[in-house]
Amino acid sequence: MAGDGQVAAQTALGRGKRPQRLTEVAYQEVKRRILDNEYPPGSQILEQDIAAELDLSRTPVREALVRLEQDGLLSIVPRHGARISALSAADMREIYEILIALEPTAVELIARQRLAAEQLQPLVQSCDAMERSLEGSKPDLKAWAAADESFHTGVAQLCPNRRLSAMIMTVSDQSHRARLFTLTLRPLPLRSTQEHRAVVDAMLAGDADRARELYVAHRRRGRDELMALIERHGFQRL
Amino acid sequence: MAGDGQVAAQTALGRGKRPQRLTEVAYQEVKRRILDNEYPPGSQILEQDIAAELDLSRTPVREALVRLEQDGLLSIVPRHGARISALSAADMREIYEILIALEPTAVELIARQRLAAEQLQPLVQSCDAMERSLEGSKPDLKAWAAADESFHTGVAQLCPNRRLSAMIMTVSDQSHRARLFTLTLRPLPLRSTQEHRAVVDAMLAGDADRARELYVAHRRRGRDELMALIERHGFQRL
DNA sequence: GAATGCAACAACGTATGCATTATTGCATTC
DNA sequence: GAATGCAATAATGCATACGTTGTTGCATTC
Repeated sequence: MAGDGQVAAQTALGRGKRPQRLTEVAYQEVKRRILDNEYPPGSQILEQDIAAELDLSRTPVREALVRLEQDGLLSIVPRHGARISALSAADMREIYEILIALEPTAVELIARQRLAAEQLQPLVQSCDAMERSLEGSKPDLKAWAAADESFHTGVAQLCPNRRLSAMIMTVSDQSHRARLFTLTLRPLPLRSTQEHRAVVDAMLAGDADRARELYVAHRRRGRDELMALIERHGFQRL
Repeated sequence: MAGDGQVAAQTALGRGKRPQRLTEVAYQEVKRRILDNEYPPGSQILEQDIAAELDLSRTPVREALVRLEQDGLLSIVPRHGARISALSAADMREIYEILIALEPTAVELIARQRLAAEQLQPLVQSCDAMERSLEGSKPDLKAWAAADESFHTGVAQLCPNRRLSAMIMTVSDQSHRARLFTLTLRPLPLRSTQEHRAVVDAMLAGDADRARELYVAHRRRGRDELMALIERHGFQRL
């Protein structure tokens, strides 16, 4: 083995996970590359290449690929390497259906806990950030997307059901790229911002049922908007 | 390496999967052992032992363990081997919450398809089997459990959202052992049987909303019954 | 000129070897 | 007698070697 693999290890460190095991380093790094679109959908990646780039052997890379396959981010074709998942419109619909089932449950569970306002701060701050990003003459879509993502991550993290949190994060990751692609195509997400705020208000008021309903409606609308965009622009794979 | 590994390969074959890769053999077999309680909850399993028993090397066993960890059936503790997951009452509650979110969505999707009656036959037959198992003087709980499981498997299989199907199956497997344990402790599942039938009737009638509601109610009642049993009997880990 | 077959190559699936690390047991000391 | 430290053992995490399989390209034949 030549070199030291520092670059890869540091990159993984940067994402806040403990990179004790090289398997973990490979997992975090390959996952990042997929989500950041460095490995475009439909492309094939060879475990040998990844191993060489990250300066480690094929073994931890293989393990990482197995995990990523179960995350739905790629599929391992037995003698043909790993193919990065390319999502069709139908795939996006499937993913949204699942999120519509899972996330409102998480929101309901959080609301039922009747947390103190300060504990809901992460969500409030995300809403604030969304609103700020759209103020002024030049809306900052990138900032809005970051705030939106932090909101949904916050929901998963506050959710007391850890299994549910993990599933939500996994499914969200699958739709990550599609959200990025459509971000600039959709109308200004003013309504979406309002809807997030309304959900938080219901949570603050401890109205779990209302929070759930609002969130279901929010996700349904988001899905319809996204599906319309995908069909209008004729995206086949993203 | 001695022997030929025929036993393990045949066992995996028997469960209807293609055992092309040894990784797949190891995965199916270890999973079976966990679900059949041959590896009791909380126990530790050593990859070397499994490799020796299945007559293959540690490599495919490792991959299988990684997959099983993501399935939630065990957890790999870095230098301590794999520990079979032991579910607490809180874990069972988490799992039921997720199933209550996912399965009713599947039922709704199936009902919306307005399938011909013959395509819903698997579910009808499961209901028939449940009813038959409770007729007569000596109810056959084992047969009932098998029919119940086939019903829920049928729901997952008929569901047009493949991702959703897979998630339901994975989560169901996690609660498999707990269901077995409590089977003989719960009252005769007459009501549960009726509820299944009602769901199928709603699906046959194409009433998706009603099917969903009935199913949510069914699962909620099942959860409450199970949780009460667990608490009454003071199960700590299952 | 096109198609088929063979050969070389490349990638994967699996096995095994090596070094690190954690645990356990025994001995020694307080 | 108990506690601590060291050593031996065992199991993991990772690297690498090997055999199998699928692919690609060239040559030969129809």
